[in-house]
Formats: sequence, structure tokens, C-alpha cells
Amino acid sequence: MGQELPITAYALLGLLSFGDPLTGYELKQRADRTLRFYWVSPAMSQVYTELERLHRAGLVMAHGDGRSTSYSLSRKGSAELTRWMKESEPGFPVLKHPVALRLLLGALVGPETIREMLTRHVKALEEEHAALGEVRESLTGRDRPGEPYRYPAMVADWGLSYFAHEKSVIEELVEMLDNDR
Amino acid sequence: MGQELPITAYALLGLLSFGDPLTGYELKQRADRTLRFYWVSPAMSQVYTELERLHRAGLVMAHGDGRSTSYSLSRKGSAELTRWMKESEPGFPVLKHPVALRLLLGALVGPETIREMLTRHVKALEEEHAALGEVRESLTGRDRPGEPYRYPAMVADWGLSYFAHEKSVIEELVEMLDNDR
DNA sequence: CTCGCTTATTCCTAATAGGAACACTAATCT
DNA sequence: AGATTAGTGTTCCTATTAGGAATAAGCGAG
Repeated sequence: MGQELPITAYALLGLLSFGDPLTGYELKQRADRTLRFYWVSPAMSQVYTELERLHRAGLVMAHGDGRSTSYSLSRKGSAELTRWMKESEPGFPVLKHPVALRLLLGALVGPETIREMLTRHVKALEEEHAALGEVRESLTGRDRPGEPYRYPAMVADWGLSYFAHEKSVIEELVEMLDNDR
Repeated sequence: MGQELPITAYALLGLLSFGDPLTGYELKQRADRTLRFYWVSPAMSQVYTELERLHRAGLVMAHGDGRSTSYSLSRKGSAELTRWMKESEPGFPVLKHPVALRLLLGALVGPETIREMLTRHVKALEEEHAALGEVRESLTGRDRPGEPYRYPAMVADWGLSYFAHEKSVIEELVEMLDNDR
């Protein structure tokens, strides 16, 4: 193989590993729906460039019907994905948290502005929680030990728990700010 | 002003807003020490290119002593930072979680490999928790309402709580996997 | 005084983000 | 049927971001 692929490539291989062949467009949609909770949903441009690279490397097979091309995992791609899972170090998560960044600089604008920002963020968290909740529900019934969606369900539950925790932390922060006044 | 600056620029302005003039190198160090918990620590190359842009735009002042240049917030820079805090939408956090990504694909490698990955991640979380804990401690005493490090302390506490929560979630997942066998 | 470490900056390359632009298809309304 | 709109699918463009190598000067320890 020589070089490791960018992680986005493995994420796409991962999405393809659940079965049916997908077009670039469909991959982007799946990423927007599920992957985006744990990983950035790659830009359209990137999905297509990665697919091309994966195809050149023989890791995916292209099924072209003239107007659109879908891709599926090749045996080689599946092997490479498994190798990557087993042999490479995950590394520590990277968080880009614009709310935390601004909270850090709260002194510049004072508690009222910060309070408002946090309150809005709680709303956003509730919305994301609901969206992920739907994904989670779509998996129930196929999530018992040994079943294919066991692991995706675990990740979804983890995400839900994360959102709930964030919400409660931020509500505490809001209370704190209120007491400051 | 015309265009908004990239967020990294505001992050750097933010680091400079705490007082003393810093060189690019020092900014990178501060970012590695604190900012990295809530935001990516920008690459060296980016720190310097941003500083140059900020300087051209008059948002930072350069204090050059020949061999090294330190930068401090200008009045204009301070105003722009505050404007950004007040007027721009934070947006939702972006998480790149390699452990969650791999857990999603757990079916490819089975519970033993996943279990091992999660266990290692718990260790990494403990280390990060400890590192952030030190930062937090360095703020105690200067973190009461109205004091300059009030907000940074809040963010640090939030981060600590986040790490603790992640740890407990993952320990539950490990138990789950053990029961599966 | 020189070896190795920290400070400081520059440079290079690839990956990533974010959309606009374009085209073709399918469904809906009149 | 013809026009309109929404959805599907792909390509292209630009800037930002990631990551680290290369360079060089200063500084403390032996």
C-alpha cells in the first residue's frame, strides 16, 4: 500500500462497508445524517476526489450506468479497512468548540452576552439530540450482540449521552452567571 | 473591515487579549497548553501567516527587537475581537472522534480489538484530564466573579467534566462488550 | 568551547472546508 | 402537454487548515 490514506478515505470505506453501493451524492447524504455526529461530514468535493483515489487504488469498485456512478467496497478495500482498524492508532479526538472558545473570552463582553449565547446553544443541543435520537431509533431491533448495527447503536447512545451531559453542564454555567449579577 | 477573518485569527487575538505581547512561538505554546482542549491548536505555519495578516490589517502591533517579534493587541484589534464576540454566530461544535469512528465499524474486527482500543482511550482521557487539571489549578484564586480568569476557569471546569463523562461512558461500553462474550 | 536544548521563523505539501456552477431527472401544477 | 420546482449527481474553484521539515540563532551544562 505504501502510504496511509487520509482518514476521510477510511470514513467513506466505512460507510460503504455496511452493504449497498452508493454514489458520491448518497455518501454525502449518509455522512450528513450519521457520520457528522462523530466526524466531520466531508465536503462534496472531497467525497468525489477520495472516491476517485480509492477507485484508482482498487479499494472500491465503480458501477457506472452512464449518468451516475455508484461505488462499493472491493475485497481489497475491505481488507485495507480492516487492516487500518487493527493496526493504526486512533489518536485523541479533536474538538472545535466555538461556544467554549467564546466563553473563554467572556470577560470582553460580560455575562449577559455570554448567557444569551449559552442559552441558544442549549437549544441547538436539544435539536441535535433529537436528530441523533431519530438515527438511534432507526437502529433499534437490529442492535443486539452479534447483529450488524450493534456498534452503530453503541456510538449513537454515546452521542446522546454526550449531548445530554453538555446540556446539563451549560445549564449549570448559566445559573452561575445569573448568580454573579 | 469588509471580510470576516478565519476563526484561527480570532483565537489568536483572544490569546493576546489576556495581556502580554507574545511571539508566534509563544502563541503556539499557549495554544498547545490551553486552547487545544476546546479548539485545535493551529499549526506553526498558520500562526505566523495569521499574525502577518493581523498585522497588515492593523489588529495587532509588532514589537520587534531584531531577532524576534512579539505581538500585542491594538485598540482596533481589541474592538474587532469584541465585535466578533457580540455579533457573529458561534455555530455548532465540530468533533473529530477517531475512537467513535472506529467503534462504528466494530463489526469488522470484533469485540476484543474494540475493547482494547477503548481501554487505551480511557488511559488517554485520564492523561488529558490531568493536563487540563493542572491548567485549572493554575487559575484558582483568580477565578471569582468579576476577576479576569473567571471565564477561563469555567471553560476548564467544563472540559474536566467532559473528560470525566467520556471516561464513564466508555467504561460502560467496555462492560457491555465484556458481557457480549 | 561545543554539544544539545529551547526559541524563533520560514517553507513546503497535502488535506479539508465550503460552496457555486452545471446538468440531468422526476414529480407537480396549470 | 408545457412550465416550474425539487431533488440527484458531478465538477470546479478558492481559501483555510494540518503537519512537519528545514533553518538558524541563543543559551546553559559539562
